[in-house]
Amino acid sequence: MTRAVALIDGNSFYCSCERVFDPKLDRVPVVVLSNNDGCAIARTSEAKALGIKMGTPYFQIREMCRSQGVRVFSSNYTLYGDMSRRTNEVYRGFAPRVEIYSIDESFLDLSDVREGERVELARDLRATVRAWTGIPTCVGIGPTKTLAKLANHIAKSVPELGGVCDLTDDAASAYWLCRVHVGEVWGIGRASLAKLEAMGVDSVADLRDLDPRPVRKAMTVVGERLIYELRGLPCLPFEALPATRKGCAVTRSFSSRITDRARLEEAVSAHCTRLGEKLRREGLGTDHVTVFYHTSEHDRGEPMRSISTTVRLPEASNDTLTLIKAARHGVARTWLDQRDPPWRYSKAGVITVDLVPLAMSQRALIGQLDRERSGPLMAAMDACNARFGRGAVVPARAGLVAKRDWSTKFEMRSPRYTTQVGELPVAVA
DNA sequence: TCTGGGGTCCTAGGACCC
DNA sequence: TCTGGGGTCCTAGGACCC
Repeated sequence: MTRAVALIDGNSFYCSCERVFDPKLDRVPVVVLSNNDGCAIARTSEAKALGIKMGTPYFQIREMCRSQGVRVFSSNYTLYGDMSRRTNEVYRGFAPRVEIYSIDESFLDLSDVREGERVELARDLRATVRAWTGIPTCVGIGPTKTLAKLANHIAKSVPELGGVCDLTDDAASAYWLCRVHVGEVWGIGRASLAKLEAMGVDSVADLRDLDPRPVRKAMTVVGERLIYELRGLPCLPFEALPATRKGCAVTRSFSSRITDRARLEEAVSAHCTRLGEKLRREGLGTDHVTVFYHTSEHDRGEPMRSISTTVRLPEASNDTLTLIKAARHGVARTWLDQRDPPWRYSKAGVITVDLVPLAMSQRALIGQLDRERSGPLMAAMDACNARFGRGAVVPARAGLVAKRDWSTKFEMRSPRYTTQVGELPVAVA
């Protein structure tokens, strides 16, 4: 039995999530914005047709959106995350192993499905996901992940295929790889594309047929693997079990510039609060916190100032109060008294790497008392926030996040239809 | 004039992804 | 006025060790 893997993803996923709960959005251009309503990160086909590109700053297209009737939304990650969970539940009914690759993409192991039945299964899967969650999808099938990704791209861009493309079929593979540009291959970015074009590569087939050795020289082992994957030799394993994360970061741009230390400390403390939540949810801890803050590269005429400092903790922890204390120390020891005109900081964040399962890192005795207090306190805080919504209980130093003038903008966010009782959609019968 | 060799660990930076 | 956030992997080069 040959290996076969499918990649299924939601079409314009964030936009589709908005459409599920508002039928008036059907056939209308829809755009979803990044944090702070900064730039466009999801567009329906109607919005793409208007020339709205991925990553376009919103202020550049605001007028056009208004005049063209584009419906614009702030990101609603609570909603999108829940819809993602629902689609994956459907996938699990169709394949013995599912690898969740991103919020809107999953690999399915179809190795046990007979060759002639894969496309039919994929069509059934699409129809079921659509019926049960409302999300439209496309499916690409291939002998390797790279070919499945490519098949998915083809399924999306060639409407006649009905949303499914199967590259485990040799004839289909031979046909399509000559007709797709190499820049569409998963893992080929700007830098690699320039190198490949210099080598005379144009189509995916050109890359597939290249001698792997010089490619390894130019593009490291990553480029070499790509060639084998395109030839149908799997180099990227199927990973049904989610790997434990290696790092964790919480970073945000401010909705307006910050010039005073108290505000910065407040923001950094709020980020630490979130960081602690993420670490505790996964039972991980860290023995250091890196704090950074910087001015904006878009503020022309102002000199750029960028600060980053790492504060060690006496032992690994995921206690919010410990993280806040460390991060504030990081600010304190790097803060420069304001000059005239003042530095206008645009973004700050807290970062940790080398996360450890907390049970493993507990060195006996030292800090034991603090830990005994911190565990129940953090657990109580997490429980309150789970019940009453994030931010219901926060350390005083993190400030009342939602009320701060620097906090993230979400001026056009839709209701969290599926996760907040108070925001359920209302049906009038 | 000649100036070991190999291994590990760490970090910074590049590249890419969604 | 207004330009996202959060990850992963790989390599080169330095420090250090025997």
